[in-house]
Formats: sequence, structure tokens, C-alpha cells
Amino acid sequence: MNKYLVIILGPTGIGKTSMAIKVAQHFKTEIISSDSRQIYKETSIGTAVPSEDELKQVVHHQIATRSVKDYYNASMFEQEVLLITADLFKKHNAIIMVGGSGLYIDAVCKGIDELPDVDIELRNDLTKELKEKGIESIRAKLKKIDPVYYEQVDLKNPKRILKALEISIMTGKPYSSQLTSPKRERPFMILKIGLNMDRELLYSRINKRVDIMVSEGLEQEARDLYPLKDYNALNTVGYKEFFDYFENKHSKETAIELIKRNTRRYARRQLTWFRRDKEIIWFEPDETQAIISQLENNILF
RNA sequence: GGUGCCAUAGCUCAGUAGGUAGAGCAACGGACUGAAAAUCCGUGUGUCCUUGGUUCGAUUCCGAGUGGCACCA
Repeated sequence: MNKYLVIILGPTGIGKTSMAIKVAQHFKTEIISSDSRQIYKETSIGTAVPSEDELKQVVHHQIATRSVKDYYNASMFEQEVLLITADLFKKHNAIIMVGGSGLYIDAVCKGIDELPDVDIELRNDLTKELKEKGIESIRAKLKKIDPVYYEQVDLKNPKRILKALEISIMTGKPYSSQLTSPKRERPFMILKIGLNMDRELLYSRINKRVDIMVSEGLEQEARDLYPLKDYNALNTVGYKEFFDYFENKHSKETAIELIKRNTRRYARRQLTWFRRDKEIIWFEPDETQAIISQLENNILF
């Protein structure tokens, strides 16, 4: 097998976009984004999608293909990327995938279990129950319908409980019995390149990037999207803080400070996720040549 | 130059009637299979400015030094 998916990953703000472009140009190939928010067409400033200019340099996939109003999830991402790669591998031996959404990356690399897409009405009902009767109520339901999962789930995390309940109710079978931890065979090899740097430097880059987003018009972008604020896709750093400002919950300055803080925390969570993946080969974001050499040594053309 | 006040966590500050210290924010660690930039769990990280003295024992009391602030010259 001589097809390679090269995944460039790392925390937000580290410089993945420009690295991916350099690597893609070197190998004369295309880029797939593995970013759960850049996939939405309305959120370009706040999610730091590549610039017009960058998009011209290399063909990008999975950017601005959906509306924030569309329901989307990691499984759909997996399916779409597999189709895209199948197509691209006809012309290329290596494809670059770049992005920081750990779950999406894992879905492409390892696959996830076949489960039905969520029934929005059911989700709304359960969410309403959670809101009105509290977490105890949905916990009790889960204990009855899937006692196995009840024992292992984080009982303080409503989303986990809701997910298991939704699937169990929809399929009539306990959620836990449908989790088989698949290790899907892929018709290509995977190479993971991680970018990381000194934490303080990363944070100052993040802070600066937020200021740049604001100067590029993030406030207006958020204002335009305010009517859609209840869509999950807008439960996103950079937007929710502005929405609170629009509702006079805090000042604009506070909103900007919170965006910086929440972006920093997001970067930290990304690093926690990636740290346990021992397949990742780590580099500093300025080690372009070392990365290209690493890939040339690994990829058999 | 004189007088007064202050010096404790990364920041703002509390506190210990002498028994090595805590809040908020920030930060750090972790979990995570279809909402994942989401959601959830956990953690004080400290020469209490330095140095003499008193004391069984000083971050705390006293002296000196250093730095900062205010006022007076």
C-alpha cells in the first residue's frame, strides 16, 4: 500500500494552516480540513479559516461546506472524508488533513460505531426533561434502560447521559451493547504530525490572534449570526462571548478577554486529547524542513 | 532630604491576638465513540521582600536595609 494520509494537528493558533499549505505544496497535493467549525460557511473570521489567498494556493476540502443551521456530526465527517480521500488518492499518493478536532480526526483514522443519527425531537424532549426535572431524572432513566453504561458513564455529564438515552430509546437496545470500539481498516496509511510550542508563547499568539479577529470584524460577524445563536454550531468560542455582550451581560472588553481565555482553555483541552495518542510525531511549528524530511523518509513514492 | 503607609500565590488582596497561610481571577492536570471550539471531573502552584534581634518557635513583634506609593520640603 502506498497511499498516505498525512494529518497535521495541534492546538488552535499554533500555525497548522500555513504548515499544511507548505507541506501540500511540497508534495503537490490537496488539503482536507479536520476542523469541526471551519466546516460552516458563516463563521469564517471567528474560526480562522484560511484566507482567500491561502485557499488559492492549495485546494481545500471540508471548508465552508455547511450552514450553521445544518445538523452535523463526527460520523458524517468520517463518511465524507472517506469519499474525498478515495477520490483524491486516484491522483495523489499523499493527502494532507489538517485541523484540531480530535474526535473528528479519530473518526477518520479509526472509525466509529454504526449508530442512527439523532432524532431531534427526542433530543429536545430529553433536554427539556433535564432542564425541568434535573439530571437525576435522566440518570434514573438511563439506569433502567442501560445499567451497564450507567456504571461506567460520568454521571455528572448531562451530554453523555443524553447521548446514551437517545440511542437506547431510538434503537430499543442499550447504548453500551452497541459500542464495539471498531478499528476500521483504511485503504491508506496514516502519518500524524503534531505541532506544539512553549505554552506561554502559544498563549501570546492566541491573544494576539483574537485581537486580529476583532479588528477584522468578528463583532459584526457575530452580530449577523445572533438570530441563529441557539444552533449548536454557534456554541463556539468567539461567538457566545459576543452574544452575551449583545445581551448586556458584560462589556465588549470583557467579551474579548473571555474569548482569549476560552481559546486558551480550548487549546489546553486539545493538547490533553492529543497527548495520549502515541502515534503523533511532534515538531515545533517552524520546523518545516524537518517535517518534510520526516515525511519523505516515511512515504514511499 | 523629611514624614507616613505598603511589601503574602502569576494578578488583586485577605489572614495569622507568635505554632510556616487562604479567597477571587488567572493557571495546571485529566476524561471524552454522532452536539466535540461542545460537555464534564480534579488540583494551591508560596524563600509570606532581605537581614539582624527577641522567643522553644517569627510571615506575624522590634531594628536596619532594599523597593514602591503618598504627602511635606
